[in-house]
Amino acid sequence: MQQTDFDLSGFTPYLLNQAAEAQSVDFSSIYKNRYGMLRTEWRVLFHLGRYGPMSAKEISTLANIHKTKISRAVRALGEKQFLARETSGTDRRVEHLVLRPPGHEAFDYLVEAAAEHERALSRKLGKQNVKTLKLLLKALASRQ
Amino acid sequence: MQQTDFDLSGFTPYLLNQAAEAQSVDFSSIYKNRYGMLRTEWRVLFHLGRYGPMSAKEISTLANIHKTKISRAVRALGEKQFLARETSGTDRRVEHLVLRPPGHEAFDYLVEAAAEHERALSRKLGKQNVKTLKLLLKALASRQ
DNA sequence: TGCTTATGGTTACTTTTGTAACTAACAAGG
DNA sequence: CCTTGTTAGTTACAAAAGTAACCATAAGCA
Repeated sequence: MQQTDFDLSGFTPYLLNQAAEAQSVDFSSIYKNRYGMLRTEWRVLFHLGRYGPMSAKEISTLANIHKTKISRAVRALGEKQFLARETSGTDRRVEHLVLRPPGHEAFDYLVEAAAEHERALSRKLGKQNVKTLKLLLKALASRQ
Repeated sequence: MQQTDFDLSGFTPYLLNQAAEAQSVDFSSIYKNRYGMLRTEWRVLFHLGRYGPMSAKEISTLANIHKTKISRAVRALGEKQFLARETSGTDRRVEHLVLRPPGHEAFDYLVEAAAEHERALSRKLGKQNVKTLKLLLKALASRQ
């Protein structure tokens, strides 16, 4: 690749961003419009729905999200009555986060929407291509 | 894909974000640390270096970036002495943005860094895989 | 010309994110 | 117990991004 020929539209970080943004518009509009949720809120909700009650710290570690972002997302989800916070009996610094019925409903709805999103993607690119794409993305995400 | 089996780590928007973020850390740290630039500033600088002088509106259209983001990036680049603004002779609303020597230097340095970034990526994934990846990302970015 | 509408660009305001400092609780060693 | 060091979580402040309203100029047209 010659310097003078370098084209931003073929630059991987740029392409990744464009693709991520385009995909995000599709999906994030769902949890934004329907539940007024932010991305971190969706991710926190997802972890609680998928893996059951856990602490903010556990989500932070599992999902690799900074604790301040988790803290804000948890508060927001609490205000929406999507989860309850129960102080741990063994360590009073820790709060166990538990989904409440509205949280479960939102989780179910969003997981189905996500699955549909994946099916649409498969129809668009083909099953094999999606598989390849995911493999490559995982390789990129794991920083060596 | 069954709902109860749905795994966020295999969800395409999530994977895209993780990959984009990981790649971004690699490259954005260069223009951030070396020049104190933001992503939009780098993109504006790139367009001026690659395609020559043009107006904010032209960059906005070409790069698909909102005009307020362009406006802020242009001001920042001006403060860094990376570009000059010349009011158009034919339309006094328009300013032609022209790179100044420090801007050219930064452009050259960053384009070379970007090229090296791409080479490293090729070594990591293999040339063919990078090609495939880009094709798929472009398909995703073009919203149908 | 005079009126309306559109365009390039900036500014003001709000929302979101990043960073660092902070509180409260625990843990380990003396 | 007391000191020192950690850890879970929150808060405060600063940086950044999104949105909408706002100038100034230009363009279209009666």
